[in-house]
Amino acid sequence: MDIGKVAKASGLPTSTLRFYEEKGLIESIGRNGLRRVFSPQVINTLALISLGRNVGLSLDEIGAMLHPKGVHIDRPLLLSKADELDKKITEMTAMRDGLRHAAACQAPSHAECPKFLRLLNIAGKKRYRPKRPL
Amino acid sequence: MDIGKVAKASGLPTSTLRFYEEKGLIESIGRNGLRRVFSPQVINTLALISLGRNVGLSLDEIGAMLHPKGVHIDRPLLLSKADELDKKITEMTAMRDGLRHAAACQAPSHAECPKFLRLLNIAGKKRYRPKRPL
DNA sequence: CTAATACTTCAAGTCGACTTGAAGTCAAGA
DNA sequence: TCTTGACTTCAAGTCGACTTGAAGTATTAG
Repeated sequence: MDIGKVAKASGLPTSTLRFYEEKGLIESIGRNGLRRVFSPQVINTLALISLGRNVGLSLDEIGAMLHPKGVHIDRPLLLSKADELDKKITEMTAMRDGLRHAAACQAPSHAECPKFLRLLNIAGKKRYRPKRPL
Repeated sequence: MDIGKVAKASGLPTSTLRFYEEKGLIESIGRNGLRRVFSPQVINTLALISLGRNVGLSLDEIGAMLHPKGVHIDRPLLLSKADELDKKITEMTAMRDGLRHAAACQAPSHAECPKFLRLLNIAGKKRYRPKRPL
């Protein structure tokens, strides 16, 4: 496939595809004259990259997962990323519930609605105590 | 509280706090000479902002939730953000499971492991059919 | 064969989210 | 009172992730 087909199939602009290739995230399998030739397989990789971006991974992080350094996959890295995602999922769930509450809530400002703050686990974490002059 | 206290309490550098103030995400309640004075309440707002950033919202989006335009909270906006989060949560969950599988999997490349791709819902979405010359 | 169109490279530009640096002010503790 | 360290402003710099533009080339439809 040439780059235009890949662009259509993936929904990404050709500029992005060249950029990803330059970054080493994808590879072309050769050239037809000047033109890059890609394997259809690249579509999967691109879907994977988009998904990764969408869940908040950087291109470098995605790159590290795509082609591990050395012979073996860096399993601890994958597992720690999975754990990070777990944390984010928890936060997102809280945020989602908070937003749904806020949409139904009468408080003037979300940052002042105790239920909202409690949903987000923000309320009363640390109290500020002004230093009283002796 | 002065900006240094807020920085300590929130874990954010003072430069970020000034930046957020300039963007209208937080407010100081006055000045002591030149120095900004913040209400302890700002800590909640900052926690909210950090949470929002962490789940992938832009500062502008967070700002829109923090102080709705007009008199009323933009409930449809909140609900649509909540829906977006739901989608991301689904993707993240898939990605997390995918990563955990990949860490245990023997395939040479994740992008070639059918189970991984299936977990991420990537596999076989569209097949590329090279145009055969007539 | 020819012309259009899709590709090529490379440098520079953009955008969001901050950070850094220079130069100056000021509140507070010794 | 004096000094010092925490603050101030404002402009410019940085970083990741792309996008845009200019200038050129080559595949392919007609």
